[in-house]
Amino acid sequence: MARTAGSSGPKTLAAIRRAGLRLIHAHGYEAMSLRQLAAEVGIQQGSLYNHISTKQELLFDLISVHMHDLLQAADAALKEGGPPLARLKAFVAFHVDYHIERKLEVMISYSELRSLEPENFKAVVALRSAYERKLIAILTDGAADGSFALADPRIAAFGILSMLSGTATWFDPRGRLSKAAIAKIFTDMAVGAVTPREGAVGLVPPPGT
Amino acid sequence: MARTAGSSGPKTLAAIRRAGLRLIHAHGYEAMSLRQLAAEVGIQQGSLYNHISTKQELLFDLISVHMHDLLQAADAALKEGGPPLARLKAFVAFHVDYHIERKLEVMISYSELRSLEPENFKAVVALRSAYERKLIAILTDGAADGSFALADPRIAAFGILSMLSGTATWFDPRGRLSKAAIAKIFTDMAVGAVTPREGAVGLVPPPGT
Amino acid sequence: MARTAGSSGPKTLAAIRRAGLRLIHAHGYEAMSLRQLAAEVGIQQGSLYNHISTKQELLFDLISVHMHDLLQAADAALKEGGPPLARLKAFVAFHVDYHIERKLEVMISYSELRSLEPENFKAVVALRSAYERKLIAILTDGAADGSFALADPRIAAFGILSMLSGTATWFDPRGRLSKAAIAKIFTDMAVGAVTPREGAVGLVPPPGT
Amino acid sequence: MARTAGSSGPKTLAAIRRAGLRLIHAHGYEAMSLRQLAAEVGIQQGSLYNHISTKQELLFDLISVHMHDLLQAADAALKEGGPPLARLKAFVAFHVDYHIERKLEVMISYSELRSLEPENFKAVVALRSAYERKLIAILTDGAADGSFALADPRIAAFGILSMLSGTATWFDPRGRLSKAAIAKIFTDMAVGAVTPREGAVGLVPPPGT
DNA sequence: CATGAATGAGGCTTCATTCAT
DNA sequence: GATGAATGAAGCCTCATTCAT
Repeated sequence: MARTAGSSGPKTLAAIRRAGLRLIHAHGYEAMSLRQLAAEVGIQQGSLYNHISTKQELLFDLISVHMHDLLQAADAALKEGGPPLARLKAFVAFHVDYHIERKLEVMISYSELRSLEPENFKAVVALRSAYERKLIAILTDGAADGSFALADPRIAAFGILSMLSGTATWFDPRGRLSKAAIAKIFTDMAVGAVTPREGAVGLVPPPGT
Repeated sequence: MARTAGSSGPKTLAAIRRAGLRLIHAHGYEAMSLRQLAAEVGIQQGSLYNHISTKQELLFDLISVHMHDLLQAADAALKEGGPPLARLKAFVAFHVDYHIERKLEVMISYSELRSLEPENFKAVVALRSAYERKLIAILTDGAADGSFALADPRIAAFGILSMLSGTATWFDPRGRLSKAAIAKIFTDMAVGAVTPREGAVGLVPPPGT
Repeated sequence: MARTAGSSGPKTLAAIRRAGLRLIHAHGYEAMSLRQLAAEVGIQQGSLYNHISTKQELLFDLISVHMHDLLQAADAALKEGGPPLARLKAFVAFHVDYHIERKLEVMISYSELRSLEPENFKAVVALRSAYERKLIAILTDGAADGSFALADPRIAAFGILSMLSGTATWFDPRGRLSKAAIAKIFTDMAVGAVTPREGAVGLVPPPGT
Repeated sequence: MARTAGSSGPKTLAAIRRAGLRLIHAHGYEAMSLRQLAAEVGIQQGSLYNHISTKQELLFDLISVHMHDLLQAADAALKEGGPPLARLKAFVAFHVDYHIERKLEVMISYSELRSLEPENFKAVVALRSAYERKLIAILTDGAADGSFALADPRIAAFGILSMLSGTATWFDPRGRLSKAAIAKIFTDMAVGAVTPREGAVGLVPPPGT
């Protein structure tokens, strides 16, 4: 993908990626035609192939670049050690922020997974799992030290990730609530969801309650 | 493939819907060809049109029948009155159960919304909103009577729905955890996410602050 | 085609012929589908085949019945002998009248000739030629006895027939001019077109040259 | 078939138009398939769409180009002023010549009008009317100055046009009569059809009757 | 007689991709 | 690097016709 030849080259590639992102998000990978894409970029259909090698490769590129960015940004934003509760809060804040800022990449990475060819699919799922493991680790640590009350850290992680990721779908920057407000709400909800409640031994109410 | 020999009339339509559901889930609406569909049903491509009028109409039918079923099942499962906490638990149990039982319908109803033509899209979104309002109402009632501590019932509802709906994606009936176990976990998480914690200032300032 | 079995049979066949006439005129033979035809008649597509054997056969039936009617009506309306001028006038009057009265049959008989299969085509063209010969005979007789001045009776006949037949295309029963008025106009024009003019050297050398 | 090897761009379009003309004339617009058309041109079916946008558009293009050509050629061939009789003769000569030379375009322009979509239909009919008005004007002028005896210039024009246009149907360049001979015959017939005859009371009652 | 469902061919059009210029 | 034209496969859908019920 990375062609660094002529002058307008890189600019054109960037335009293709930008337009591709928009169109895949708007219509879906299968429904986006390279005709549309070329038109949006302002070049002829055949010229696309001076910058990309395949429609599938463009999709994979968009998604995997995003996944790498996500992992890298997470690494930068989240310290490894520290108390699980603080790490959970940081994770939620980071995740919500990223999912709102990179809405398009995030959405196509969820919805177009099935359009990836097997090999590409596997690669992306591996990256996604690596990301999920970050939250699983936090929850596991918290369960171990009693910060959290969890029946199953993996399932809890899936639940929280699903909850948070929904923002990419419905968040409206011109809406009633700011990104920070959403992050606050979800931080509280996530914490509440995994925190042991007073008088309760774990998530299962003690007999006789 | 799965030749349903001798099938005729309503049986053929049922077979088409079943195969369509499977294929749309597996490959996506755009990526599913009517060739595949006909082959899976065991008829000629053109014969499909004795039962459906359009590929789009098949999608809309599958989704909207599901949405109506969902609303109806929810109405049957959930009593209107009663304490918000109990209603929330019932809702979660219902939602998780339905989303696991009707996995395919549920998944295409989320992922293929964008493939619906505008009019169909609007109709489905309206049904979905009606369903969402059920949870929003529970949360709003609970916020009003102090059962829940919520900054925003709508956002909380979206968060919980996202969390629960994820099950359709990853639940594996042959997996480690039973449907009931998942329901239990998510009930606790959902309740924890919206329940005021002792000593906490709550998400909304307590009355009189 | 002639099925004379059950009770509603003949009525249904008549309805099919009527609807077929209308639809072929409106959309053309190729563009008319048997779906449309069945719908217009109010039966199912398959039921058509209880009355007709083939789409092509319906077309041929409509056209050839019309051609036979035309020839028969012409025979009835036109006496064999008599002065050519009077016979020409009678022919024009008859032709215009018939072409206005049986507009639809007339039009599809011209425009759908090319949709007839070779054998059917030949049969219809033979009937058409028989009709044309009637006018050619009148003109030839008139040329022989000096009533008409013609370079070529055949070409003159084609010209006159074309002129007259146009009425089927543009005549509007609710229009400014009545059928009789049109017939009068065309009679005069046709007569003028073939009558020797005084002082003129005529199209054919005058007798005795 | 008629492989125009190495043809590209404008040449291919020209080949498509030529083949389309031939095939539409031979089988009718509806009956001509783009498979046939592509085969005749010597390209793949899909390649047609590098040159035309739609089957309908090809038809409209063929017809409307012809209509514009017709109008332009008429303007070039016919002087505006002068005695009506001379103008009528010039018109007939021009019309017959054009209809024989451009037989195919002329024929599809008559027979495929009904295959045009409403908008295209209207546009073509407007052009046709403009052409018809040229003859109507000649006849009207001649009726005014007494050169012609006409009950109705419009109807007379329709009659004459129909008569002349028939040539496109039956004229055979290898036949007995030359194009010039046909033109001569029809000129005389047309003139005879509209010229007042001596001793005749004319088509319009003389003043004072 | 009528029906409804099936067939198999074929309709127009769009697709991603290639390649000589 | 870009273009325009080509490819060949495949897209959804409609067609006339058949036939068991």
